[in-house]
Amino acid sequence: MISIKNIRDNPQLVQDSVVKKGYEGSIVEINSIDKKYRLITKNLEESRAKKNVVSQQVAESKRNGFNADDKIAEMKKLGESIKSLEEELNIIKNHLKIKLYEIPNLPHVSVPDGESEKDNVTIREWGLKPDFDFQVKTHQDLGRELKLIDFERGAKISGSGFPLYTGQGAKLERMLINSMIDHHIDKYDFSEIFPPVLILEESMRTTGQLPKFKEDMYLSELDNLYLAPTAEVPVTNIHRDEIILESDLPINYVAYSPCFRRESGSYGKDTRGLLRLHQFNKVEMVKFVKPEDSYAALEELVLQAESILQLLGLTYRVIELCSGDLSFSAAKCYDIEIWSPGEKQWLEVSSCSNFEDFQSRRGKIRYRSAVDKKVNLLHTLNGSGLATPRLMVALLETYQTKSGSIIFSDSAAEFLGMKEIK
RNA sequence: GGAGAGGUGGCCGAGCGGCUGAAGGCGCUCCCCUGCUAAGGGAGUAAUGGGUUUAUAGCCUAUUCGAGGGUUCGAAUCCCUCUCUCUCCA
Repeated sequence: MISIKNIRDNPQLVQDSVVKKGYEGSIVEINSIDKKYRLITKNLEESRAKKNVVSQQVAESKRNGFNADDKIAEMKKLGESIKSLEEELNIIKNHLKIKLYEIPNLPHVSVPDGESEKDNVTIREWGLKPDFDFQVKTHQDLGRELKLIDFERGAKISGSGFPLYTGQGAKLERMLINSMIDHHIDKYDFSEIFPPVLILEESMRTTGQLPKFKEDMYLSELDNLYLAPTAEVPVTNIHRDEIILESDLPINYVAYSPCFRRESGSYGKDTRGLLRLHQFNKVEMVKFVKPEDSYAALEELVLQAESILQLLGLTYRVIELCSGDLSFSAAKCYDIEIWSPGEKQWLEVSSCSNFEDFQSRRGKIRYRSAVDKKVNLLHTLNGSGLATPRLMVALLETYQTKSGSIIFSDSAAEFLGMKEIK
C-alpha cells in the first residue's frame, strides 16, 4: 500500500507513476473519496467530543446526587447521530481501503521506464555459454535417461506441473536446498526459518498477493487458507503488527519452502519439463531494514543470490526490470537468469526486490528509532536464493557429457556434495 | 471433541459500570548525588487517525485494554459470537 498522504499531496504524480505499472484506476477518484472520509471523520469526532463532555457532566451530577435527566436525554440523541455517522464512515472507509489495496507500488526513480520485458536492462553477465562437441540433450532427456525426474508419474499423482524427483534426482534436489540454506547462513548473516505454508488471507494481503492475485493461488476453501506461492509470504509476516527495536535491524532470514502456483495466466508458455511448475522448491531470503539502508541491501541481496551461481559455475546475467515489468508490490527489482544450453534460452531463477514500505504499511511492520524513539515503517526486501527447478535444468544441461552422464565441476561438486550422476 | 483459566502499554501486572489511557513494578531516556564500580534521589516514557502548522515540532481532538457485535445516557469492566494461549479430560 502506498501512503494516503502521498495521494493527497501529489495525486497527479502518483497517477503518472502507477500508470507505468499498468494501474487502470483513478487516483483522483480515490482522492475525492478520501476527502469525503475526512469530512465525515471530522463531524463524527466533534459529536464524540461533545458526548465525552456531557458524559462527564452526567457522572459528576450522579456523584453529587443531582438529577441528570435532561443531560441523559441529550446524550441519547447524540448517541443516535453518532451511530448513523459511524455507519456512513464505515462504508466509506471500506470503500477507500479496497481502492488503496489495489494500487501498485510506485517504481523507484532509478527504475528504467518501459512497457514490457523487452525494455529490461542487462546489468551484468557472468560466465560464458558453454560449447559442446556433441549433440546436447535437454534436461528432459537427461532426466528421463538417468531416472532423475518422472514427469508421467508426477502427473499421475497430482496432474501436470508436479514433478516427481527420483533417485539421484531427488538427492540432487535435496542437496541443492540444503547447500543453499547453509551457504546463506555460513557465508552471510542469515537466520534460518522453516515456515508454515498454509497461509491466512491477512498474511497474503501484507505481501500483496491479495486482493489482486487471488486466482494465482491455491486455496483450501473449507479453511480459507492459501498455499504459499513463495516463502516471502510467511517469512515477511513473521513481524506483521510488530514494532522492532532499531538495534535489532537489519533482520535477515533465509527459509526453504515448497511454492505453489496455479499459473493460471500462462497456459502453454514454457511448460516443457521443469520450466514452469505448479509446485516447486525455493530458498528465499527476506530482509527487514531501515528505510535509508534498503537500496544498499538490495544490491547486497543480488550479490548474495549470485554467489551461489558462481559456486555452481552456471552462466548467468542480472537484469534490471523496467517499470512496466515490475511486480505489483516492488519498487525496484533485479532478476537473475541462467543459461540453459539445452533450451538455448535464459531462465529466471531469482527475483530480488525492494518493496520499500509497501508491504510494511500493509502489515504494520515497524521499528522504533534508537535516536528519537519514534515508530516508523521499515523496508522489506526479498530475493530467491534460489528456485531449484531451473537450477536443475541448467546444472544437468551444463554438466552433461558425451556419454550421457553428468559430471559437475569441482566447485559445484563441493557445493552439492555430489560429483557425478550416471 | 469435552471442561476450565486467561489474552490490558516495550515487558510483567492491577483494575471488574462514570473520578482509569489505564495503579504498581521492570526496562528505557534525561537530571542530581556518589572521584571508578555498585547503590541512591527526582522527572519523563503508547500507538494510530483527523484538524492546525513550513513541519514526522508544538497544540487541539478522536479512537484503541485479543477481534467483532450487543446492553447502557456512559463499558477495560456486563452479555453474545469468534479467535489465540495455557491447564485438565477424552
